[in-house]
Amino acid sequence: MQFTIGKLAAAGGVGVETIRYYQRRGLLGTPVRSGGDGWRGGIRRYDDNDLRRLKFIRAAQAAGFTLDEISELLALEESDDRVRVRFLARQRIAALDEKIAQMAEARAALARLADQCAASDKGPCPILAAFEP
Amino acid sequence: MQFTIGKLAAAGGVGVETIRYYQRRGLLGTPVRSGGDGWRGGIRRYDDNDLRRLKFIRAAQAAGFTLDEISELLALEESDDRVRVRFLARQRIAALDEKIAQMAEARAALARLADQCAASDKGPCPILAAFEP
DNA sequence: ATAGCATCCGTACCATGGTACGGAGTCAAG
DNA sequence: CTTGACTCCGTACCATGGTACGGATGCTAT
Repeated sequence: MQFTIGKLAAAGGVGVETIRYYQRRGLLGTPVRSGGDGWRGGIRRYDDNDLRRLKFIRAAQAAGFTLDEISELLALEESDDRVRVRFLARQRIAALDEKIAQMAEARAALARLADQCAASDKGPCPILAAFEP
Repeated sequence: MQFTIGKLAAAGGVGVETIRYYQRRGLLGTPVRSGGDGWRGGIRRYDDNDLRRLKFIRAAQAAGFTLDEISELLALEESDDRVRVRFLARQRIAALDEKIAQMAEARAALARLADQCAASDKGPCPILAAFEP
């Protein structure tokens, strides 16, 4: 499958400018161009591999990696540095576990709040108290 | 208990500038001042209530609320709009549930990656593949 | 072949959540 | 009463992750 920048953006659920931005950041390599007869580079042509890469970027982002870290991961893809890869992965898993626990706690606090707040129908809710240990 | 801005910051685990910033943002009200004999406001004096508030801000932030939303929550603390509070709480619980699920998924993907990466010892790890559905 | 949408580029701007600066005033301990 | 740490203020800057602009050109469907 072939994509122009617009199609790729749509397929990846991002904006066109985001693709250009990722290219500037080195997350997506400079793609094959077509058309620009000597003009200014010509039109970017992408394929499924680029889409794969783009989707990976979004997924990794959702996992809490920064764009810099994702850059590194992508670079590592072509290297043999398994140790580094494992280190990054485990580091992120730990961070993720912590964050998840934190969010679960927050969720409980919010549930408490909604609960106590539902009890009666007049007066303020104990918002600050809901988040207290 | 009484605090200067520095003590409050330390007690809340933030920087001094952060406190000033929160005040500018309206998250912390303008505190009682002492000392500045007509000068420029004088030195901020905080108490346990302010600390409570500060800790709430950090907790709410960990729950994924933006500072603007936290502003609203704090305003609501003094109001009677239980409906609005419940709405915000439930909305945030839903968002939190989704985010937690997402992170759990990401965690699984990373665990897979670390795993496969540990299995053999030659060649690159399937980094891109790790996040594939 | 021509309308009309997509793409090109650099540069500027945006929102969020802070962090730094630096000179002047304040406070507590010795 | 001096010294050194702390605080005051406005304003500027930072990092992250994009988003917007706008004039020129490319591509495509009628």
